[in-house]
Amino acid sequence: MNGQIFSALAEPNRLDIIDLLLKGALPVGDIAKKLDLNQPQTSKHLRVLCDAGLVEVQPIANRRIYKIRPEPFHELDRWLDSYRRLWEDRMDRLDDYLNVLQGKKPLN
Amino acid sequence: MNGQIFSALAEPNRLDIIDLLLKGALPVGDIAKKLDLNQPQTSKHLRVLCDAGLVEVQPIANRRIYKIRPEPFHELDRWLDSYRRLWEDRMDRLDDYLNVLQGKKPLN
DNA sequence: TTTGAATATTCCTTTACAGGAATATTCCTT
DNA sequence: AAGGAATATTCCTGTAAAGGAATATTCAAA
Repeated sequence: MNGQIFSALAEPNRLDIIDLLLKGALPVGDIAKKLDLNQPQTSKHLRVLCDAGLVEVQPIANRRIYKIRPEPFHELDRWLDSYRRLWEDRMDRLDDYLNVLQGKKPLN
Repeated sequence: MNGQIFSALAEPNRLDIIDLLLKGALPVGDIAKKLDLNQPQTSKHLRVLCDAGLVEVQPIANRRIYKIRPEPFHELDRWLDSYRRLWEDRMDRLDDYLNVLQGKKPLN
């Protein structure tokens, strides 16, 4: 799992941007307006999201239209998958650890 | 979507801790050993994960066994859900925006 | 009740990063 | 070519957060 994705989404405004772009691609100005952000900070946030691979740009005339890239979300989904399986399989091996404490099993 | 979850997972060592705990609950010492971290930093990271609701503690004698809490992961899953639907439904409304540019549709 | 193991906390320093303001860039329009 | 709109970048400053080292806390065992 690529931690850069989490870093990018950790910033509240960037998470808002992603949630906004989920509804459709938008140019910088619209994003800034809708989220009540200054244009420069919006561009900076979009840069980070771009570097993390979460969004991509499509220049149209003067504007730069930003849209979400699905890949990182699929990666997130796959990561959650491994979590789901382990969870259903009783992933909290607390009982196992209790055995360890009682010397019934070695600690690797 | 709670951004605190992303903040907590944004730190590489903390993501490692989560991935480790996915395989089973562990006390602080074992986590530190397996990830080659100092004990104090490990405790600090676990504190952050705890505050974010990603893990919980169960004290056993001297040790404090940390295990993953499923709720935040379900929340993440639900968040990804809304993303999935929109994506299948052609969420990149680039065409729509092109119409906007041509003055065929007002910009909300 | 002292000792030691396991863990948490505090203090300090350094670094990363977000926001503001100003400026640069790009590209359309005239 | 000049002007203006949309966007990106730079510089600066403040703040949050991570790591190291030292110390405090908790609890079991003798």
